[in-house]
Amino acid sequence: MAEQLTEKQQKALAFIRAEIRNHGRPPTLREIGAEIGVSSTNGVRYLLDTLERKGYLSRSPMLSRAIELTERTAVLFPMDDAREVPLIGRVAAGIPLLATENLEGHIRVDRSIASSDETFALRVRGDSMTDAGILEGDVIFAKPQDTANPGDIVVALLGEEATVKYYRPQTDRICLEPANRYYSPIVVERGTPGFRILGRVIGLMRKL
Amino acid sequence: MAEQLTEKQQKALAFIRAEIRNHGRPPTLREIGAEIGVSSTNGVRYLLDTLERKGYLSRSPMLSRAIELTERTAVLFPMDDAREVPLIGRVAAGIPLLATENLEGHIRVDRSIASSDETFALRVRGDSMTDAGILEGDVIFAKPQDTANPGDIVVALLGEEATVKYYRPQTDRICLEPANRYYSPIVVERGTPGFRILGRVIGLMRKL
DNA sequence: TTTCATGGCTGAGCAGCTGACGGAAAAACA
DNA sequence: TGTTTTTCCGTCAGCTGCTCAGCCATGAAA
Repeated sequence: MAEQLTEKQQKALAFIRAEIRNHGRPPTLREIGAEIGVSSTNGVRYLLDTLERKGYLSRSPMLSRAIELTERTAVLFPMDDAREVPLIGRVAAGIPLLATENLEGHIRVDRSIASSDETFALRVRGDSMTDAGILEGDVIFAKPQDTANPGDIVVALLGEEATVKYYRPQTDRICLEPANRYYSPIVVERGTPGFRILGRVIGLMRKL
Repeated sequence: MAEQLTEKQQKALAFIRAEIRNHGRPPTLREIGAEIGVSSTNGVRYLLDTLERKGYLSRSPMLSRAIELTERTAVLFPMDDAREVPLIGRVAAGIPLLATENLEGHIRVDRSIASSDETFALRVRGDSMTDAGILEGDVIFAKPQDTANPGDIVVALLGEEATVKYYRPQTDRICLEPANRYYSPIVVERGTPGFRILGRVIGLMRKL
């Protein structure tokens, strides 16, 4: 599609990128306005809305300097494309997934693998997914979401254990199916306390 | 000189750095506090003052998220712990493996995976190694070497085709064994022209 | 022992920064 | 001419850094 960018839009993108590079932080609306010659924050806001709609950046509402450039901008202005992903160790019940207590470390991977902002990593225990090419000791990357499509491989929390399985929802219960003929599916009633989908598996890394 | 940093100070620095890398913007005082367990913004402020005095970062007053990390921090947390690995496309005979003609692109991975300097990456074609958890489309990482230990998974060049198999050397010939009962081993006489071990597989990455 | 200073922190409140938005006007376009 | 796009101005609410007044533990000084 490659939508056209106006001169102001290009200037704004270039400025945002330069600020991130030079100061490690995106500019505010007023800083952008001063740079590109727009005196109203609403003018800048409108401009950024347009850029967001065209897919050149994404923003988080009600946060200062919450502008993130997207892949598309990276093509225009190439940047470092590695991402740092938290590696979850053991999952402790009642503690948020990404709390320090659960963190084993960080791992850097290409953005093409860890596409989402909040991607997390988990070391696989057990051999219940070997037929899907997921072996014990592998590190899987998951995108946080509390639901999934049938057939997705998901990370699910069962009590204090996180488990990786195929997601097979049924009308009143959920079937977590292993990829190993020696294991049986885990069937959980919907609404079972302590059961939760943590995320969908989007990638994998193995060290031999 | 390397002044001592308390645990909280290290956590704060690591968090700030991770936020800058992953979101392109430094965190606010309250975000830092929530992460490292300091409930008062003044506590965080005090902590940052100390870090600034020790030279690990610099700040601009009265601006949001105005934290910049200094060289010294870069030493503590090396920014370049990711490695850029060449992704080989098709292997053309007679051309060095890493020549531009063979290159499909670059991919960034953690040093823990791509341990060697010369690590290269290859996209897997075919399903001959599925029982070893290596599926079609996976990217494997290999360390260049022209020999290997029995049982290693290797990348071997057979004419113009690169193939991934178990390495089973025998007295006067070499057996390349697939991990899939529907395939037969490839047996090659030692010294066959056009046959060469390109490297040993040391890691793998999959995008789902 | 007591006293004092210091470092590290809490909690509350304030002021300035920052983004969101409505209304109007200018500019561009059909 | 009417319509859409873009900008300005002003205002507001929420985010964010800063200040002030303490608390507590540690350690040195009296």
